[in-house]
Amino acid sequence: MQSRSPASRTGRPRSAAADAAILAATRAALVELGWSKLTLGDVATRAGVAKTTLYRRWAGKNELVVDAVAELFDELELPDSGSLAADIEGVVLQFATILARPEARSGLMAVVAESTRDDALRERIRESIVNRQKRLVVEGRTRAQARGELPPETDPSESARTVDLIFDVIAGAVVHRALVSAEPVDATWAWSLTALLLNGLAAAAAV
Amino acid sequence: MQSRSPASRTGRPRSAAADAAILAATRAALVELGWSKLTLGDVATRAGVAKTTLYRRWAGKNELVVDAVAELFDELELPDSGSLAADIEGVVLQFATILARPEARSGLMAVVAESTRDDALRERIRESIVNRQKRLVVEGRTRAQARGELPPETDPSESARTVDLIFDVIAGAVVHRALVSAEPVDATWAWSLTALLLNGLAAAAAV
Amino acid sequence: MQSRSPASRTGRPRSAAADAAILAATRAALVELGWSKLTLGDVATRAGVAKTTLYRRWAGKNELVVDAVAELFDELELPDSGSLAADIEGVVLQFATILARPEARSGLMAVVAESTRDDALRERIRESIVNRQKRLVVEGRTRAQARGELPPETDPSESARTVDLIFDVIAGAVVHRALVSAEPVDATWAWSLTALLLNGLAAAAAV
Amino acid sequence: MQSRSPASRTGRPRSAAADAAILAATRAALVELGWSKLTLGDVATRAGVAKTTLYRRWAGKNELVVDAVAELFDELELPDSGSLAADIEGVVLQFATILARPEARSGLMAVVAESTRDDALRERIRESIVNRQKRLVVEGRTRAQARGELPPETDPSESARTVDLIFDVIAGAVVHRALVSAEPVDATWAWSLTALLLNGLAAAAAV
DNA sequence: CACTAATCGAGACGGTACGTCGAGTCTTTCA
DNA sequence: TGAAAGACTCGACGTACCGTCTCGATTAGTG
Repeated sequence: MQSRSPASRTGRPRSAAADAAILAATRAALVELGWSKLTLGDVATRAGVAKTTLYRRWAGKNELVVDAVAELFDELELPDSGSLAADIEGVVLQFATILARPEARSGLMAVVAESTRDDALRERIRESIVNRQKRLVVEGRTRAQARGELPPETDPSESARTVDLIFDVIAGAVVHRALVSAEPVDATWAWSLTALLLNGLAAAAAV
Repeated sequence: MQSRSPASRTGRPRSAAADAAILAATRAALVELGWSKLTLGDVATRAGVAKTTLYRRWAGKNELVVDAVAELFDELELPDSGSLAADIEGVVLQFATILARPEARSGLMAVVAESTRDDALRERIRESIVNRQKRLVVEGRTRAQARGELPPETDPSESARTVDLIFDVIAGAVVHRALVSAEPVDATWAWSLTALLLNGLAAAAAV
Repeated sequence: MQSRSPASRTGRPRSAAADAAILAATRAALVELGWSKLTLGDVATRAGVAKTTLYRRWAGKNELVVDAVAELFDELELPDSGSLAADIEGVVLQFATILARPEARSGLMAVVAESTRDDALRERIRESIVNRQKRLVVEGRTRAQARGELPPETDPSESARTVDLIFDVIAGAVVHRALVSAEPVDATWAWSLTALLLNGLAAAAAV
Repeated sequence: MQSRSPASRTGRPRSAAADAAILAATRAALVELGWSKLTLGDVATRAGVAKTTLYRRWAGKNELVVDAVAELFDELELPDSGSLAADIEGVVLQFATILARPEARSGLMAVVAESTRDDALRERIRESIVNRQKRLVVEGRTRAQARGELPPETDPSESARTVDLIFDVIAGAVVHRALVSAEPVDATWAWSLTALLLNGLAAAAAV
């Protein structure tokens, strides 16, 4: 989020409502216009706020959109459907549902694109989005271990590498399927991906 | 590429050199400036060409960059290293090498981002990039079948679905690892991904 | 008019029809668009001629329009209505009629405006328009002298100065009235101007 | 001048200095480049102002130049030299002096030329230039009447017609002489014109 | 009759300016 | 002193014409 000067006791305090209004307006504008046609002046107008106010709180378009988009992915939840396979399948479909929303598609890819040249932005994305959602993989594995579907981990660094791999494969495959290949992420495809993953992991564990 | 009125016998013909100069200038500008700061006026200047010439041939920034980026991926080749595992690993590392180049990173993600709101652009990407590189997966499987590493396919539609799945998983995972997670795509990681894939496929085939 | 390289005996001769078509198209375009929105490309299209053909014959917009406008004023004629007063009045009204046509208004003023910075153009206007119409004043005086309304001239240089003065006053006043003051040049006004002139000349002659 | 939304209390007020700088820059550019090569971008640069600021205040080239040129003619003054003849001669020579300046020649004729197709512009010229300078004729007659050189007027509408006629004749003749005939407006010529006018008026009054 | 050289149409070329738009900053007045 | 309003500078946009150029295809005269 944005920071503010620490010790400003005096003066008119910043409107708390403004922040929410601006982020909501940003998402609404993303839906209607997409990233490239979204203008900060327009966001300010929609939010009933002066452009100055907006610039006082965010450094620019990228930062604003990261914040507006990040919380979209917070609604992802591990369904706990009783089996690891069903858990994965559920998350995949949830993720696809979110990516079906135009503000999520446009916003996510736009900030990722910008981050290819802006390290600070990339770090912001890692914090706000990537690492935040990695919890799903960790939690899924924990549950599967509790159910006895997966063996308990032994090597912690090997374990972290596996989490990263799984996350990149799931998130990458879903995004690529949905946005680049432009094919539907439906139950059939989700099941295929799940099967591939589980079989791959099981075989690896068997080694 | 851009198309032109089909049978225009008369008039001064378009300069063939201009096309190449423009695409090269586009890639150079992408390296230096990145997508968002790249201007068509600047590209025209670098190419030693008038802005009008550029607009006569491409509809806009997106179309131009797709064409400029697409051929970057044409240098991908299946190494034929004797085993399916080595083939996959080789392609993954080649892909990562290309994505390490700034013009490829910025350009690819930028056009994908724009394509989330522009169906024509998405189709152009599918034609120029996605489907063109899917050949690698098909060829890899053919070779593996020839070697006996994979069984011959029986159901052709099932076969096409598998190609798509593999492609989305490999391309998606590499892109996500490189650009979103921002972790290195090195030999270790490539081997892990390859192992996951091969084990998954083998187990699926065993069913 | 335009000139051509003197000794070109061989080769395809220039189309005579093209010249007329171009001048007519120029006048038509002046009516519809006015000077500033008239483009040579459009004139060429209207004339069914390539831009190259047009540029081969005229140096630019100004030269073309001078030629196109000049002949509009050739239809001015001294009515010979039996008295000097009626002659003047007739010419004034004829002049006003021509100036009521949009191509004459726009074209004449546009080239005059351009000529304020282009001596060659000013000279061309003098030759093609101003001096050509000065004949009307000379002829009117000759007739009036024949009728005994004006005394025969004695000093030829004084005589030339008077012709110039009369011409500037008549042409200037009519143009100013019609185009700058934007008031109608009707019979009443024409009579007032004529009276002013004749009285002024008579009193001067009486000295 | 340009107008603005009437009661806008809030917001940053328009810079008063910018107006003057823009008009001065316009006149300077007219001197150097003339009407047709004058570009609004260049004017903005000279004035140290952004192009948008210029467009916010004037609708286009024509409107801007009318305003810039109009005040050039405000320096015209009736000399009050003791006789009507000397007054007229003085004004004629003053007018010629102004028309000798390139920005006045180019600017005046250019806007008049444009006004032949643009009624709003013509009206603007009438207000800003024509009617404003007609005061000179009115004042000259008033003084002459006070001196007894001219009889007091009886019919007011007849009187207005005479003012218009005199104005068209003087202004038209001077402009025509200076810009179309391209002959010098010197004392000799000024005296001839004055004599013609005064004799004509005197004879008319004698009727 | 073929040759030849300048013409013709068409339209792409390198330029220049257009008028608009958005970014981000600055300067007011109001609360 | 924060917030709204809106003018400010800056720079890119995509378009329109400019005047030039390169084409292939016509035309006369000339040889």
